[in-house]
Amino acid sequence: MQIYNTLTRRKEAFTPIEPGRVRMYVCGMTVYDYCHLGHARVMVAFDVITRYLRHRGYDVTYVRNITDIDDKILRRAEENGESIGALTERMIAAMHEDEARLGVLRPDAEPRATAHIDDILAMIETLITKGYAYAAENGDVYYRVRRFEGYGKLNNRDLDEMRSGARIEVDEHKEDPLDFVLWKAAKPGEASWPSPWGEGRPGWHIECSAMSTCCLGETFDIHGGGPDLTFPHHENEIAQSEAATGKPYVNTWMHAGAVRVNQEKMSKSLGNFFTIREVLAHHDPEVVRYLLVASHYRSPINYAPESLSEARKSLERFYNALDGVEAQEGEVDGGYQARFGAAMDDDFNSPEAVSVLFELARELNRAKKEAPAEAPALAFALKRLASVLGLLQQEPAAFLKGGAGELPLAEAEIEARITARAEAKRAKDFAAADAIRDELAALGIILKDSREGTTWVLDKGSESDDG
RNA sequence: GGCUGGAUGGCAGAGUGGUUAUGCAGCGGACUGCAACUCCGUGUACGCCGGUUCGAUUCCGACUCCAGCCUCCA
Repeated sequence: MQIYNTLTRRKEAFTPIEPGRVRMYVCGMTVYDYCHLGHARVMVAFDVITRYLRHRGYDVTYVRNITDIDDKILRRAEENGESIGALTERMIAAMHEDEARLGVLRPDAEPRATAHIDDILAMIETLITKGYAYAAENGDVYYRVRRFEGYGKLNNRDLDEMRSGARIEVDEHKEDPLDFVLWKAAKPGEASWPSPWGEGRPGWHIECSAMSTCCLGETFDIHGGGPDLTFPHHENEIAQSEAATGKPYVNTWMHAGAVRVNQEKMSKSLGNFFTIREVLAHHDPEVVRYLLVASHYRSPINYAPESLSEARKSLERFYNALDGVEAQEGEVDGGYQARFGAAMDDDFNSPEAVSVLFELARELNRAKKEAPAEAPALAFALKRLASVLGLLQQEPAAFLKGGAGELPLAEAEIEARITARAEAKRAKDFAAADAIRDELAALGIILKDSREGTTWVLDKGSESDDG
């Protein structure tokens, strides 16, 4: 298996430290607001990665942290007039709800920064003892960036060039403008924890070093995150952890691609983001998940409402194939599983894996007509491989009928029209039959005739609301 | 300015030194009372300029453009 490593900027053969076991840490959310599509991308990407690694037989320990203390949280809680705890609990619950709807399995552990203050303090003390950090007289503790030899290795960055090029805020307490804060002195009234350097709170980067080490050990296999974390966050984590332990921090660094809107990165600061819940108010969660999985995790995706209706149509193809077949394990030729595995083995190439699924769906459609005996096994294989991507686990009819609620017509009423139409057809009154069909079609209800009778689906493919 | 990626058919999106990606849309045919679903067939796509090569979309170099990071952001 090969994985693209941001650290070396190429695909490398993946060998876990401990055979058969994968330890993975992913930077999670700062919980001061609802998750947006960018967060969804990271959640889904590492969910697929975890599922595939497990499918491949690895025992995976997946840790994703929660940042529940930082400046933005402080500010937002104050704006809302609620406590920090109330705000973060609310947002954590919302995040869990969002990811569950997207079919994202929960990580094995979700450590919170505020629950690891002791580990954080211990690591800062180690860094001070080893000369990699210093306490300033204002109560802040800073990391001495120039002291760490490998600084910049993840981003291929040269310290002196950064210095000349960067817009650096003046901070007279720092020895060097590049130094970053490990511990931040609290202003009066701010949430804080006691420390040898006075009341304060952890800097952003140190929590990940402390929690990953504490959950996964000093060196672990995979560290992931969003595309905007490579610098400075992950660079600083490396500096902190490797200075503190004297050991390599992480073997493989993985970063997801950005979600864009109009070719610009979707981000909080640009304000051009769609929250997950906004989008899910108008679209089946699986459609959103499909959109994310149908492109490679490292490629940028441009989010546009039209891409959702396209994703919906692609899924309809799968569910149409699965519809009316009782999946049952059995022999399947064609090497689908091998090709699916080969695609995923190559840096988790899910789009290629999806293309194998489409070929399997075509085979299934063919079998339904020409070799019905083979259909159950094909359907089973399709569902099983799709489950590795977290797709196609719904009842076909449920998906095709558009999910619960929001039907333009009561189900019983639809059935009554279908019966009326069948009678008209039997009487060869095709004009009347077609009138019923057209009437339903105008409501977005599409009829499908087959030898077994008539079924219906909801036409959502042409929907173009921008939720 | 420095550092990373990227540029593929109407759209989305993989991939490969010579041979079909895949999906959506289109076109022709089959099925159907007509449709929907489905099946079969169908499209001289690889930013630009050089180089290497028997042969490059695929490798190398220049160029153009796009995006990201260099400040909080997944």
